[in-house]
Amino acid sequence: MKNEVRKFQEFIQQHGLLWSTEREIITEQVFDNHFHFTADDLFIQLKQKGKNISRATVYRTLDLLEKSHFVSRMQTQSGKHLYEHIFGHQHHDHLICQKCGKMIEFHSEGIEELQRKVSLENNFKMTGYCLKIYGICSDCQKKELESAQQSN
Amino acid sequence: MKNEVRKFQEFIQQHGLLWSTEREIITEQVFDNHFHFTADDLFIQLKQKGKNISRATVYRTLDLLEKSHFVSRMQTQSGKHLYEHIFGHQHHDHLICQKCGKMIEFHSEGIEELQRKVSLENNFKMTGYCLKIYGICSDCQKKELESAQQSN
DNA sequence: ATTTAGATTGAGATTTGGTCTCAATTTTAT
DNA sequence: ATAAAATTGAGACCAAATCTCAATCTAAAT
Repeated sequence: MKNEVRKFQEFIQQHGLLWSTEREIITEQVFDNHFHFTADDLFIQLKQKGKNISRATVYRTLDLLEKSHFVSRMQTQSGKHLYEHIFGHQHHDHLICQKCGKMIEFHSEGIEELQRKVSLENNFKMTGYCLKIYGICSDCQKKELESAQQSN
Repeated sequence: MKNEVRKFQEFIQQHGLLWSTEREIITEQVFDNHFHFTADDLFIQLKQKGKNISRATVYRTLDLLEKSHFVSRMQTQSGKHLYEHIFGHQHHDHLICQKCGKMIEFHSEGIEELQRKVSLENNFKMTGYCLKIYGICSDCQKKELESAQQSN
């Protein structure tokens, strides 16, 4: 069993919940995904491996993983949920390209510092945050330029 | 007609679209809401005023208002869309209480500055961003404290 | 090894937020 | 007034996610 999975098992048991084979299989699969995935991606991956675990259980387990901060949940522009595991990763934010949908990860200690400052000023006990910067990635900027030249 | 509504009318007409009474009624109502609202909130408000405008038209008009930057759209943690008009408001971000759902607005020029820096470093043409800080607001912190004392 | 209480699961129905269709209506330019 | 094009409304439709509840599983106590 992966170390991350064992940690989640500990979390589950420490909270008076039960450790089921389904939870183990789902969690293993979550930590095999090294980028963003949807609940349904995971459901299908499991099905392809011959693990017939119901959608409901996948959603329920992802909820638990999110509450216990083993995965983070974010939203696409179209409102769908994306998950990614955060174990071992430092917290990061995203630049999101509005043309191609690409996500570029970044981390800025300065921004985090200012967030803590704002929270303090508002007497607010910060537990987490979500920052997304929208725009056009460098590849798509190039493409725009090329197609503009072509049409001349 | 409110000034904001007239501006939106100009936008519509400058883009070869038609100015309908429905668009006028919906836009007036949008600018009567001085806080976050859902598309359905708006639909019901209109219905209560005896304006029977279809849900589809409300959604369509909100899309136009968002594309033209008269309203901003954000997502709740549960994935629902919230709107607010931004005419005259400076861009702002939110502290969101995970207990009571309250949203506290703030603005930090320092954070915006750092975002521009990150975008530049990544050769990314920034068009917008979304920052939400999650945590517990001061009211709910107080309540937590009180109930902890009671149980002793 | 059994028993048992309570947690978990699965299949499919249901809910929800939002979009689509297309005939009827409205707007604007002529 | 007329015509071309945009807009609307009612309700069908869609996908993501949640709920239901009987059957099953887990873990602790015997």
